Amino acid sequence: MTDASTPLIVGSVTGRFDKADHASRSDDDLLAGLNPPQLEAVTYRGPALLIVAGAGSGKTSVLTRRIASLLRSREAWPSQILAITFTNKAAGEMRERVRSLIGDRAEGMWISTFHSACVRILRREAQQFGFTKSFTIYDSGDSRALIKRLVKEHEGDAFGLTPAGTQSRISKLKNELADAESYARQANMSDPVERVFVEIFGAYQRELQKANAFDFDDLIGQTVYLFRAFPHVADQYRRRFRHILVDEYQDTNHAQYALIHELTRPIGSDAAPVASSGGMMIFEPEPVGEDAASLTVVGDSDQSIYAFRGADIRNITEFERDYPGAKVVLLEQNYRSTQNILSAANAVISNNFDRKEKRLWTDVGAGEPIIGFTGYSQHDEAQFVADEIESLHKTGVDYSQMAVFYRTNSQSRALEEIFIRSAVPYKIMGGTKFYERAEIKDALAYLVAVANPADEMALRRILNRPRRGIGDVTETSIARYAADQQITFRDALANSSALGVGPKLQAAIAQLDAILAEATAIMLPSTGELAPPTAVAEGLTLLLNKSGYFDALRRSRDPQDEARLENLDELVAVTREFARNNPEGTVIDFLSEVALVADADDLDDASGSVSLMTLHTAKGLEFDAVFLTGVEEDLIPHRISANEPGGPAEERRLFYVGITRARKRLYLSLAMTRAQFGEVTVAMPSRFLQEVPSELIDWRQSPGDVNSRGGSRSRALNARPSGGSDSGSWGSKRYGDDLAPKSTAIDKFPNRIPAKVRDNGDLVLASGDRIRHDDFGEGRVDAVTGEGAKRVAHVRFDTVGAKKLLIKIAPIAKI
DNA sequence: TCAGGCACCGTTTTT
DNA sequence: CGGTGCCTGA
Repeated sequence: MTDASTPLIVGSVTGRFDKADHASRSDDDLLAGLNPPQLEAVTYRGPALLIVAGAGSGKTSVLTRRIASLLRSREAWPSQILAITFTNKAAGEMRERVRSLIGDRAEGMWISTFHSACVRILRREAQQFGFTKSFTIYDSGDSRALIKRLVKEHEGDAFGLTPAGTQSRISKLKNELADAESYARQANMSDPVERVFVEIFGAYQRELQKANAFDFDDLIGQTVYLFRAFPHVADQYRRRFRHILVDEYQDTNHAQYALIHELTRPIGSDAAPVASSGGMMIFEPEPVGEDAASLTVVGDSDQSIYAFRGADIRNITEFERDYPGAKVVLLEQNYRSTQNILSAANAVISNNFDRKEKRLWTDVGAGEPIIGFTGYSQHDEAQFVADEIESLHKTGVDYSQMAVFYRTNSQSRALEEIFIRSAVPYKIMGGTKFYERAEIKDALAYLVAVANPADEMALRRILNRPRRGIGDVTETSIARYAADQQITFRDALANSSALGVGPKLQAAIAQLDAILAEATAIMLPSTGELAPPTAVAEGLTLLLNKSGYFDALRRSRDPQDEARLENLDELVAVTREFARNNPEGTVIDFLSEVALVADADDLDDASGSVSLMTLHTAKGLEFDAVFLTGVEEDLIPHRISANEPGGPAEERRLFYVGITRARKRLYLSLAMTRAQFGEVTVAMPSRFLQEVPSELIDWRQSPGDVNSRGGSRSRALNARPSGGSDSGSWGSKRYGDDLAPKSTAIDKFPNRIPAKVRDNGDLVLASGDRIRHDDFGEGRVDAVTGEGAKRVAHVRFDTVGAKKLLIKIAPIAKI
């Protein structure tokens, strides 16, 4: 569909781009099948381009074709392209798709996450500012452990500072590019809590530096610092990357924004007035000079779901201000979902005010209705999901084309139990992570101890793993000796006889020192020779064998230790795999890779099974059938979000992301009761349910059925109030910042869900009992199932037939 | 030093 | 409920 009237080339800025015209001719296959806005997004050439890409609008396709077209027309060498994605998986996919478009010419591009790209830059430049190229990366677990120690040392708990709270505050500040000093300058330092916090923040940063380590936030922040402090270094990268493309731009935080900003400055523009006021870096919007790299960003502010982690939606909403003259292309046609699904999505998201109007549409037709289901308990809900999956499977839908989403990881358990029982093959994405398991962290700590001897945390971790009899006391004497002698903790181990500990301990320490040295010889041979590709695998095996780690697990009679051994075997397998893929990869490269992978990366293994994941993990994926479970108040929107500014709106976007993952079928389900930490609580339908136009939902069992108020009109659950204005009122009715009192939303259910739930206490029913129901009249109990608050009576009513009732809350009485 | 028992606690999302 | 941290006794 080549539209001759659509200008292929818009506003080329320099002579360099003139080849694009020639390019467009040879690019027919790249442009085939694109709609006009997509075409423009691929072919526009200019300093800055914002592609507002609604869900399912083909943005990955557009992005990859844009890259391919730049390369094929020789407007850019692969090495001049920097494409940033949010996850490793997305990066891999993009690389693959570009390769399939233009083949090996794709070699040499940087397609990676922010974090990986920064690691690559920092490895090269670290020695410029007090780190070495063998720095290690602290994941959030590592940094939490360090912060925990520091909070304790500074007695932060006496000031109400918790490790978790301190960690998240530090992280937020780093995302704003603040450091301890700049924060201290604008904080209220007469507040003792603030003083202690600043102390801990500062100490944390010194410890990281001492350990030659960066945490996740530092990877970005320190790269920005590097570029600002060393303009000539920044210029090298500005000269190199001529085309910068950023995916999921709505999820960038301030530090990431600043990084992109630094890279897209004109070369040699080191004047860079960096005003720091209260930790916030202020930029004057400056015209992008001719020499600046061209920037393409893709995003959808309706899918911004990481504000809690510092993502700043303004980065995308104010793109045109930041990059004056930027071209904006809007992709609204959806190629993924049916119209029913899109209508639901549009209706829900239109309740967020202060957003740019955008309406997804498709030409594939209405499709199936959305199916709703309300279970008595989360098990009941899970059973429905399992049954439905089975019947879809029978009609030919592959398991791998179905997914179940939930808001919190803990919800996966109930689903899992039922799936196992129902023999539904499933795979949980995310969840407990391989690289966060204790034995894996131990093994990696051994590698870190070799790769980065400055990293004291890693050494302390393995000091007594397996048990060597080295406890707190001994650990402290090693640390003290190191401090006295002004040597590192690692070097102190080599002097075990001087530590003033008993002979047994001396031997244990000397033994540890020896195997670390031996592993170092294998993995990091000194005299310039290259370590063989297998070095990491060999070194790791040696460490685990000679340290006695394997033996300890084998000897153990804890049944879990068998699984731990298997996990370690798998880790060794990972090192082999790494060696195959990176023949020249060092142990340091291996550790970087491992630190930066998320578990979403095993997505490929999901073939043949249903995918279970959180709504956050679901972003960017799509499935034929999607089950969105736990659509309840306090879950989505999550109760914690209620007090956060913009929280409810973000929850709505999360719900929207979930809906828009579905291609053909969407199920919305909830439970009337939900057990959390051992207690059964009564759940209420989410306000978002009511935002979905009622005619789109086909309720198999509505909330009304289950709590038996107005159950006879179940389909009418979210029918509009009679007499009220019709469809027009949906999009325009807005509650302040979504903070409308919960009851308002609930009251709008015509057959209202009681805000105060009736409680029948310990009403005991047995089969054969006669009962009277407020709405259904009299009936006879056939059976009672379930336990405690979840007991369900199966009742045959004289007039309305069989119903299942939750005994605890149904409006019933024994006759 | 360390295993085991017990109390308590917090409960979201993750590169 | 499950994990963590603290305390005890050996």
